[in-house]
Amino acid sequence: MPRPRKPASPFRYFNSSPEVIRLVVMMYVRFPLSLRNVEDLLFERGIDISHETVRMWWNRFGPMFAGDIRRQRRSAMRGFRHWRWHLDEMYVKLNGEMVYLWRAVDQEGEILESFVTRARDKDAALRFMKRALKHHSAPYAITTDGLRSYRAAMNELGNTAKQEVGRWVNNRVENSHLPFRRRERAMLRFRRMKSLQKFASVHANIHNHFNLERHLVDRQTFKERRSAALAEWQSFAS
DNA sequence: CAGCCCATACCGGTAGCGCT
DNA sequence: AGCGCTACCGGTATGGGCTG
Repeated sequence: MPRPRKPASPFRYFNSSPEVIRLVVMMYVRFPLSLRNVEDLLFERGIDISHETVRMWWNRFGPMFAGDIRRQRRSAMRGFRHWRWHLDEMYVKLNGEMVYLWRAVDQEGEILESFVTRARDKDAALRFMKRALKHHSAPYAITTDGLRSYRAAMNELGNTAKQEVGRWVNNRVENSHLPFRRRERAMLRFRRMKSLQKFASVHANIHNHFNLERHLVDRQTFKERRSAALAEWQSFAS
C-alpha cells in the first residue's frame, strides 16, 4: 500500500516564509498601494524583496487565498433562506477601452461574483449569472436595475419569478464600488482582460474577508473580529 | 492645449537556488 | 546530482500630471 503522500506545499520553492508572502499579498490587494510602494514599506521593516516579486506573489497566491475565502462563505451560507442578491455593472477602463465589470452583492454587502466583459448584452448577463450560480447556491431573490439584458437572461435561465426590478432600498451595494475604484486608481491602469478579471475577483474576496463594518459595532467587538480575520488569513493556502 | 517627464505594469530572458 | 522554478533585471508601452 502506497504511503499517503502529503500534498506539496504551494510555498515550497519560495525563499520567503508563508507569513511574509501572505502579508505582501494582503498589503498589495487590500490597500491602494503600487507594487513599488509595497516593496519600499517592507524594506523599512527589514524585508528585502523586489516589486516584481510582489507582482508574482499576488498573481500566484491571490487566487488561492480568494478561493479559500469564497469556500468559507459558501459553506456558511448553505441553507440560508433569505439570501438576496443585487446585480449591477460598472465601467472599468482597460487600455483606453471601456469594459464592464458585473457584480453580484448580497444583502450584507458581500461581493459574491465579479465578471468582466466587453459587451453589455444578454449574452454577457447570462454568462455572468451562470457563473455566479455555479459558485454559490441559488438565492431567494434577485434584484437588478432596469437593464433589459437581465430580464432576457432570466428568461433563458427560467427563474424570472425571482427577479425584482427597482431602485435599491439602500446604497450599500453602490458603496461596494468605492474600494475597487480606490484600488483601481493606484494601479494606474489595467492592460489585459485576464489580469483585470483576476484582480477584480481577488480584490472582492479579500475585501469581504476584512470588511468588518467597524462603524456598526463597538470598538471591542471590532478588535476581536479583526484579530480573528487576521488569524484566519494566516491559515490560508496551507 | 501641447509636449515633456515620470511612475507604473507587464514581459522575456536567465542565473542560480532549493527541492526531490 | 539534476532540474524545475523563483527572483531579478533590463526594456517597453502608456497614462496622468505638470509647465509654459
